[in-house]
Amino acid sequence: MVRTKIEMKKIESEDSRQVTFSKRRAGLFKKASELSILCGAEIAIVVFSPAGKAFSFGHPNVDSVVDSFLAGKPYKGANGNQHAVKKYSKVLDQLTTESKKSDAARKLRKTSLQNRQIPWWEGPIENLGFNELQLLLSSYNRLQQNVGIRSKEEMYNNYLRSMLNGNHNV
Amino acid sequence: MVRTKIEMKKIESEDSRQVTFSKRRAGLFKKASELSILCGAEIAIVVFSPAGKAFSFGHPNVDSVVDSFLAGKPYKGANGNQHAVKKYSKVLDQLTTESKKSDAARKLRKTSLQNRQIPWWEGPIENLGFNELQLLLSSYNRLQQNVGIRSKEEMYNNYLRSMLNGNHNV
DNA sequence: ATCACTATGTATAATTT
DNA sequence: TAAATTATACATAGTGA
Repeated sequence: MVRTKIEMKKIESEDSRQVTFSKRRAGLFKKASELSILCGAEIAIVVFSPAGKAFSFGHPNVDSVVDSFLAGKPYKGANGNQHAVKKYSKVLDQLTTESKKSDAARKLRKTSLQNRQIPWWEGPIENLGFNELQLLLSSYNRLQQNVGIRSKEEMYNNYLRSMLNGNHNV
Repeated sequence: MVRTKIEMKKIESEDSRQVTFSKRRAGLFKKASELSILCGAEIAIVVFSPAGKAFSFGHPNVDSVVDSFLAGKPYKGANGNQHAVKKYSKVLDQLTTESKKSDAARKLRKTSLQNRQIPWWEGPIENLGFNELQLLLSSYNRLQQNVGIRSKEEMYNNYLRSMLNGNHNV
């Protein structure tokens, strides 16, 4: 039983690779747990096994990190959630009552493309076109479907609360 | 220089906590790197320091995991990206040409709430109401603003490509 | 897929530079 | 404030049940 130093390259044997993955994943999550406890840090980890199976870790759970973003505290940008929702509501109205792609918005995006200075998702949400909104939502759904199981539960609970309180602006 | 076994509770001294955080974060990321190399695993980590500063790790980078979702391979659900976009386009048309909250969709959601069997985000996107779309998009934006810098660059590149190819369905 | 074992490699707490 | 040191605690490779 002589433990040898292993080389840092992909393990060839599929069985060994799977065993090592299980062990080291557990170790990694333990380290993450300790880090969060000792330092009061929020942490979220998503790992895909060689077989493509997803594992996640979070302290106290994965969605606590996501919720920090959703609540906009303490890591939010200049605009809070309410503001973002209002802005989206506004642009959605514009896009759909006028046309699916307003000329103004398209012109702004074209300028952005030419200069390659300001990516469209960095600018005001009012400038977003229909395709961009589609891209954002579809990619968000993809993330939620595959990763944020507990995050979705949290969203559900928040949604339930808002419904029960009669607050439909979330 | 006698290393003592430390107790697993939050470090009181703010300075020590910050030092420990930096060291252990580095160690955690190294472990994650080894896991990904040895086992060929995709991994993404997001950590918030006690001071609220965000750190991220990914192999080969954070967005590689996100991109797996965006591309729908190999972890996608039954519906690909094209399909999701079409579905969203459809529901958006309905919502805005009829009303911001269709009675049919509201009734479906109410049933879901009563039974508490199928959360609204698990069901068909056609059933989503205006508030749900707002919630989804605002939370996605929050995530992108704070975490996915490289992911956004990838989105930008993909968007550029689709524009150059004249493909506006992304 | 675990679980246990244990020799050895590795991370890191306390301290110094 | 950050790097280097080093003794010890901890993780884990190989193996077997």
